[in-house]
Amino acid sequence: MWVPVPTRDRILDATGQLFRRHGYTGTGLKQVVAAAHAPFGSLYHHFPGGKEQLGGEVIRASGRMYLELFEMVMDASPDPVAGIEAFFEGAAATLEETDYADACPIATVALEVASTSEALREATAEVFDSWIAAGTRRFTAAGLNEACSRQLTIEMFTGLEGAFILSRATRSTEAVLLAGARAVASAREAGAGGSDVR
Amino acid sequence: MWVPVPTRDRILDATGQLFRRHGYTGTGLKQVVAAAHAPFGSLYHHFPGGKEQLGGEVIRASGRMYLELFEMVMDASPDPVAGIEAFFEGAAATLEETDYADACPIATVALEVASTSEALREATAEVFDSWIAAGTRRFTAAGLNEACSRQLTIEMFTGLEGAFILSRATRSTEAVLLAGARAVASAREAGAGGSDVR
DNA sequence: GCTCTTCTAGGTAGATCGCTCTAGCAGGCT
DNA sequence: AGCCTGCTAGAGCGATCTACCTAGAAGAGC
Repeated sequence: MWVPVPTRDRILDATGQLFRRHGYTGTGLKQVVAAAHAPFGSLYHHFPGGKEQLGGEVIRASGRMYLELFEMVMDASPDPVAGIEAFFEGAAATLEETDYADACPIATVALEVASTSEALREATAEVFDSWIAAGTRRFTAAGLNEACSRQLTIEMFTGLEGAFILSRATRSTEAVLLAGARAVASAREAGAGGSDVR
Repeated sequence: MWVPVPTRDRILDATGQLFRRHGYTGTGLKQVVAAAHAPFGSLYHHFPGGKEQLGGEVIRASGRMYLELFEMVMDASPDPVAGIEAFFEGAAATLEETDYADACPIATVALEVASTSEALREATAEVFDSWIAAGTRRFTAAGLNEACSRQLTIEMFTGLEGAFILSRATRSTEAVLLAGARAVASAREAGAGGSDVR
């Protein structure tokens, strides 16, 4: 049986998928409506601002979904260090399963629009800020001070994003796993881990 | 007085500049010949393989140039740790000077082509491998063992690449500076630094 | 039943895409 | 000179891009 997903949501989902693989400029609106099984007119009905509005909403929606994934993995782990470990391992597994296609949902777009569209650049900045805020919250809750938590979070996400680039290019999870080990070691050193010394 | 730079080199340079800011799909060939002050016919004379051949050569040329920059900075520093510090500081300075446009010369393209063009993906992989090999060489020369050197190098470049994404999106050098501090600390800890303890 | 709003449906415009084509120019060779 | 090669020069091809347009279907409220 078929559940009727609203056209607007189908467009958002399809665009998100296409953005990961082909980026912003590489994704055509024809391609979007084809993937979403939606008529072309509906696109401009739901997103009168055109491609830029669609892009902005997709960036924020994808960012929110990835944030929820992060929170879920962290919630399911006994302590922040174990959570980070699981998060990186999950990322590596996803990379392999999707033939190195699904990594960060907004990284490609973020680099593309950073110097071409101020509105979209702001959307990506907001997403990254929300991730950093969420990570910082986790570490402060584990007893670290604000500055240290923020620093640790930024190091973690920069490591992850950079590792995604190298891993997708070289088709190897080595970089992601190393970045994960690095983040785990830094977090444990800072005192965010369980009391056991490995 | 005008120095006659060969058309082929002008095209390569102009394409490299455009790739940094607009990415692969975002850069049109008309735009390239306009920026290079070259006629359209010359482009297909020098690059009969079209956009993909041009892209491949630009990726490799840009990667080689960035590698040379890395070697230069490292050569100018008393030890690898100081070199890393200078490299990250230089990257942060360049970001600010270019209004957060010039970061990694191939990162945007690497993410764009990772799942769309096998030939170009291989070119980006070769570039990253060359950087990793160069960094590994530096650390082994400083006395570290092979595995440790490679790990340190990958952590450094993943940190740099990821920090570039966050920094360009948020228009702040915070991520790059943090990633630099992280790389410096890791290298010093591993024993690649000068003998002084900061 | 009737109207009004919301959404679907797709045709069409105008610009731009990557690419191919032919013509012409400059300089070294025999 | 005559020829040949390497390169410049740009018009123009079919395809695709984003964006806009009008027409009709679906459903709520009166």
